[in-house]
Amino acid sequence: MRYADTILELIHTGDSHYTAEDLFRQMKQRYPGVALATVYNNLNHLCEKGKIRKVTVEGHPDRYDRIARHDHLVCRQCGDLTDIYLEDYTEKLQSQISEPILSYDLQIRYICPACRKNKSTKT
Amino acid sequence: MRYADTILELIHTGDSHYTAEDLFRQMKQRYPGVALATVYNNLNHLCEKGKIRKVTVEGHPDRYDRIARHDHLVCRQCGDLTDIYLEDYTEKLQSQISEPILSYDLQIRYICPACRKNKSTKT
DNA sequence: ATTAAAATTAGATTAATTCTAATTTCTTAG
DNA sequence: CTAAGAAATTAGAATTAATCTAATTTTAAT
Repeated sequence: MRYADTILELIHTGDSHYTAEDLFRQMKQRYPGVALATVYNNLNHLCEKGKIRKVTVEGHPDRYDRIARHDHLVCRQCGDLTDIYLEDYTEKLQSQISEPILSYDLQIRYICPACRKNKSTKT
Repeated sequence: MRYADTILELIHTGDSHYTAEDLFRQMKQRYPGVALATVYNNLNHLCEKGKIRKVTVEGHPDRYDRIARHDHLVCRQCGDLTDIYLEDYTEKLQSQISEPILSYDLQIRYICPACRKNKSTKT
């Protein structure tokens, strides 16, 4: 996995929430020969190893995020993702659920400031 | 929207969480001429009107669900969805967020009983 | 230096969904 | 009732994201 570290670094240092395509574009600047499939391979690998996580939002390609616990504000208009740091509800949830919880994914829907201004629909 | 009511009914009376394909199959039994595109059209229409909601889980086709507030247990192995009725956190979340919240989507990852038994991966 | 294993590449393939254009059905005014 | 326009449906093409495949390259180990 020649590129895994660079990809990991991009996800951690960037303003995050990149798609595979985004990362591919960034990778090509440093490694012009790199293939999209390789980016996907590396991303899947990193996910499996628990080094990053995939964020799936309805109607949008998957984005990749650092693992540190946090939640997301998702714009209903444009799909934009913003990090939000809420308390960890794991315990509270676990106490209400008999099966053991692995983790949870909390997406809070809102209209982002940009879309609120535009009042039009970007995409 | 000749079929909207039937589709709505299927989503409400079934054991829920059907994909567009699932619903298409069910619809064809009653209306053999119906087209998949029509099912999608109706589903999108119903979503826009807020009569149903779409549930997106990583690596799986979208499923359609009734609107009544509830959360989901999602099996990490097989992607199976189970309803879970937790308290409504909207207020609690809103108090921590300056922007107005529209709604939220809480997916709790776990291993479903079936997968726990099998210890193998279905898909 | 040889071999095997792992990673990468390019391109084909798949799967889900949307789009398009033609057709059908529905609605309403006359 | 019937013509005209609007809305919904159909069939199939198109799109998009992601995976898969097979060949090639790189890496690591002996």
